[in-house]
Order: sequence, then C-alpha cells, then structure tokens
Amino acid sequence: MSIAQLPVMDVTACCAPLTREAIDAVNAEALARSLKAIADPARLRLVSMVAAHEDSEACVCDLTEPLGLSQPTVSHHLKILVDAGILSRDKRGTWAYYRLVPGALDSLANLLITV
Amino acid sequence: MSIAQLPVMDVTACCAPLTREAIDAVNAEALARSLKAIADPARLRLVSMVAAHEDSEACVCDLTEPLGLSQPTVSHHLKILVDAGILSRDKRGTWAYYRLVPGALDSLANLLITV
DNA sequence: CCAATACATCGACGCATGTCAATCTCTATG
DNA sequence: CATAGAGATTGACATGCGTCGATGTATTGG
Repeated sequence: MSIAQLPVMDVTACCAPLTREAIDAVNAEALARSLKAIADPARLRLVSMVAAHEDSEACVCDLTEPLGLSQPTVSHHLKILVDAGILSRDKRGTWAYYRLVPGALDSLANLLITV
Repeated sequence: MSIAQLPVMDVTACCAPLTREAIDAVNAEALARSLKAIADPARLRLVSMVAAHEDSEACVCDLTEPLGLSQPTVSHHLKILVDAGILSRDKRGTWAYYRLVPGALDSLANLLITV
C-alpha cells in the first residue's frame, strides 16, 4: 500500500491555498498524502539529489551510495515519489532514470503560501 | 515524544531551496520534521480553520466539534503544530487561543519552490 | 544460452504515530 | 473552599511506515 496514490496535480488543481478558506476533509486528506510523500529525510534528499544531478536526472545506482541506504529502500522511496507525481521514471535499458516532474513541487508550495 | 521539536524558523534560516543545491542529511532531517508537522489531514484542517476563524484565532472549543475528533486528540495535534513553530498559543483565562505564526508556512513553501 | 548487472518486489521486523478514555491542572465563579 | 469548565497529559492500542535481506525480473554482454 503506497503512501500517496494521488498525483500532486490532482490535489493542486482542486483547492485554494490552505489559509485562504477552510479546507474540507477530502481535500485535506489528499493534500496530506502529497505532503507525506516529501516529509521524509531520505525522500527530501533524493529529490534534491535528482535535481542537482547532471542533466537533472539520476538512476538508482547514482543515489544508493551517497544516500547511505540499501538499494531496495531507495527504490521504495523513489516509488513513493513517483506515485505522488513528484518524480517521473524513465527506464532506458538496464537503468531507470528519475527526474523532477516540472511544477509538482511548486504546486504543493503554492498551497502552503499565505500571502 | 513530539514529532517536530525544531521550530520552522530554525529550518528555513538554514538552507537554500531543495532543488537549488543538494541538501545535507542534517537539514533534510530538520525540514522533514517541519513538513511532517503539517502532513496530516487533521493538522491541515486545524491550520486552515484557525486562519479562517474570526480574528484569525481560535480556541480548542471552536475546533473540536467541526473537526470531529476528541478534545485530547485536538490538543495533541495543536501541540505538534506549536512545537513546529506553525501555530502560537496564547492562554487567556480558561481558554487557549491559537494563531498562525506569521511567515512560518511561507518559509516552508519557499524551500519547496523550484523556480 | 549463461552470467552479470540494475532494479523491483516480497516478507519481516521494529519504531513512530493517530486516536481515545481516563485523569490531572488550572482558572473562574458561587 | 467547592464546584464546574477548558484544556493538557497519560496510558493503551492499532495501524502506518522505514528499513533490510532475500528473491524475482529484465536487459546486456560474452
């Protein structure tokens, strides 16, 4: 069972910023799922490392050692980020390359902004 | 043991946006704690309800019934938000009034922004 | 076709976390 | 001082989640 099934986009298209008007239970649930996807130190580092990597993409083998976690654990976190719509996966040959989904993080950020 | 001991400000003063440069393990841990504080449907609704409430403040009694959770659970969530530096608590007489900490959510949002 | 490599999936384990009922603390007010 | 009301704290419980080792699945190279 994954933490976040709904892509970020499904959340960010739905509702006004948190503090503009009271969020309802259903949207709160969806937004919480998206936020949970990045509210983890390993996943924050993965997102950051992918973004900072050459050509803005990285394969699992680039990430496992610097992150200091086992390969299955890294794959697990990457899956959560892909399911949440934050990263995309592109398999080329033996390697799986991960990228940031453009706008995904920004959409999330916009829901938190109060001004 | 609370989820987030470090106020948001301690995080947001420390580091560049996630995707600008690779975040280190210590800052990732701190940022994850702050994000975890709001990555929960009940706490998102609490933040939203406090912001939308009259005079931008609300006491526990205002929040318990509309949220549909028990009073201890609501107090528990509010404590996590206060510990994370997202809400402030002001006890006046018998009542405890909660407010948004100005800029706290925006600081978090800025760390997620990629542009 | 076989071996090696990259990655995903599975199963298990332990800790973290959301929830509530019961209780405690503090304040206001008879 | 006694009582009532608001809210915090405690203890218990079930579930969620991060982690790893073992295993499964493709794909490449010999």
